[in-house]
Amino acid sequence: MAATLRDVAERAQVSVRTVSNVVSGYEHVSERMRQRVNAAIEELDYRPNPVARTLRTGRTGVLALVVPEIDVPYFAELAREIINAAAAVGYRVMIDQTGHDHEREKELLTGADRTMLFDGVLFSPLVTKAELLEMNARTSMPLVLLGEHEFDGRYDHVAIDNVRAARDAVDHLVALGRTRIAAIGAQPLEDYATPQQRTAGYERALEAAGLEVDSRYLHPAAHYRRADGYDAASALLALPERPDAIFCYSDLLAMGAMRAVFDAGLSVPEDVAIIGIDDIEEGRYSRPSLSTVSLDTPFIAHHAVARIAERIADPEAPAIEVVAPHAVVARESTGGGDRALR
Amino acid sequence: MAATLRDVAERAQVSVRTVSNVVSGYEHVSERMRQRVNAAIEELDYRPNPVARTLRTGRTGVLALVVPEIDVPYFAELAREIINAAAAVGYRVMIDQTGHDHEREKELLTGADRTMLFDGVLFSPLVTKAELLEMNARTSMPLVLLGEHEFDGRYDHVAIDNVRAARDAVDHLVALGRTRIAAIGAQPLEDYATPQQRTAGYERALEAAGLEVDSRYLHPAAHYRRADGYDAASALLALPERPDAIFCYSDLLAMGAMRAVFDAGLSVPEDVAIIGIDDIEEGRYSRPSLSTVSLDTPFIAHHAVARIAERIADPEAPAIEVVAPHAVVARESTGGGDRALR
DNA sequence: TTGTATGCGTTATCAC
DNA sequence: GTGATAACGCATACAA
Repeated sequence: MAATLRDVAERAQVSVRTVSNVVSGYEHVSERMRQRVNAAIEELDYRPNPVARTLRTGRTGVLALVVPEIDVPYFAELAREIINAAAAVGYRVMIDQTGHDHEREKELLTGADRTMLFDGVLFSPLVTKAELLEMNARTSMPLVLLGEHEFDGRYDHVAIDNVRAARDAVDHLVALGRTRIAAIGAQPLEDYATPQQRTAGYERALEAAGLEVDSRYLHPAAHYRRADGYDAASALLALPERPDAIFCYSDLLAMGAMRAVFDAGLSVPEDVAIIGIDDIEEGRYSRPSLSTVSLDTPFIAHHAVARIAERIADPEAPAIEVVAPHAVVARESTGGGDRALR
Repeated sequence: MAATLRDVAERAQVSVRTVSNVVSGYEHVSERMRQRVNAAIEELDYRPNPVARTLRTGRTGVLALVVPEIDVPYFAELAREIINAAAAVGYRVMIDQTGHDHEREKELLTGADRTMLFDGVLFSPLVTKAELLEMNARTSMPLVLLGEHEFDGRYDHVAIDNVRAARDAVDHLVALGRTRIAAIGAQPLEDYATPQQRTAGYERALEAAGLEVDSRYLHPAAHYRRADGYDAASALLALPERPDAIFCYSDLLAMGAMRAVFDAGLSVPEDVAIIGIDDIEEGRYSRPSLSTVSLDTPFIAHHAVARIAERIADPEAPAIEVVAPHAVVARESTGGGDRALR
């Protein structure tokens, strides 16, 4: 049986109060007491029970990271960084997958899920704005949004400037001399902020270049996985006027799109230049290597954790928006000189 | 403030005992009581506090999944399936990364980590056998091993037959007529079971084919990431007698190896055939698509969760070994006729 | 500085 | 079948 505070107290001939003080690093403890207590702790191999501590303090030391699917490389890379950043400040991370399920997202946010065993949630949402507002009203769970950027100061969030990132990506294609530039990743529902913003950036770039916005070139994608990119690109290539460049709203879409181009007997970047967003490692080793917009995931993770920690400490503090830097990385898929590993 | 059992009890004019019975689905409760209690629960929007429940019952409903790095695609895909399989039986999953750090692994297993807030751990280890035995002696934490397969009935584990899988992969290369077959992924430390077994399978396949085992063709890899595969393959290609095939101990190594072959001005599979192990989605879309040994990850996840659930229920039950099926999938990287998406 | 006593919200043990 | 109450292990208000 595991030793408790009382066992240690008995063993050290002191009160539980003193043991508790030592364990939690309370300052005003005499050196003799501390020694005696530590000895007893050592002998009994005592470890504080975190559950009891939580029941008492109301804090679990656990954060929830909510993503659609953990095996999407960008989310996996984000999770990696977030777990590390959280560990650095004493938090553990529980990962929840929503699987693109709105109901599941709602459950998680309202606590309808009935297992509120975390102090705060880092949420990479698909959900609509209206729903989110409504949900937050019902619960006081500290919340930081990732990858969304249009909540008018109501929530903490960490994200890149999506409009600008999309615009930069398309500008890059324009600079290559491409004129029939398609996009993959638009979403039908207008409340999805991220795709909306990327579409806006895409359109602005075209307009600035004096290119016409052709709705047939704006192809939706239900999810952002390889298969979606493959199907979308296949459809685009079958158009009477085939595009000579494709901007994909995620690197994973781009990987699928590249494969579709090859399977159509065409080549990248000669026939079709391709650029994505995310800068997942896969794109640095693919053939051709994938041009993309790099996101500085460690920055995002660091600030996400810092935000949630402050939000937990002070629920009333004003919301903060953190804009993460991004940068176009030109690789082979747009004819860039950069080799895979540079 | 959140409502508690007592609040509900007062509201419904019954004892907390009765409310508890209703909440936990106890059978012997009269219909009238149940209705009254449920009404009160509804009105107060009561939700059981999982922390208090845990303190009382000693069960958290949380499993730990310990992997080296969550952004390695195979682990991400495994995590996805395990989270889903665990959710299906009422468990949540906390992910811990060891980052190839032995000390961290030990902490996690001994609970030196001081946060024993899970009921059991699913462990994908790097650690040596001896250490593992020692650690298990100090703690009674239910444990199921993933991907290891040489612990002589002492632990539950779920894994493929590594020797056989490696042998099958190399047999496939042999059947192609390749004679200078290299391998990437051997580990210097002899206690790492998985690489040891894969090397054994590799050597057996060569011997069976009457090919000599050349130690220069057996290339180590510190980790199993793309960069390691890239470096190892580059070294192999610089050999006086360049290999005409490479068996990689993971798909990720293979992705790096393929890129190295291209950067050396050679082609896959014409100059060098390549096969991996894992069957990650990335390999189905790469160019060429990657031949591999497929692992049935959902099977592994399902059985891993089933094992840990039984182990938690009965710590004394005899350990069970589950051997997951595997199958060679021939794709383009070994000249297979299979297209990417088949 | 240290000891004593209470309560966090639940489940389980006893009675009835 | 239901009610009163102790206990899970810890942190802290209050006393000393």
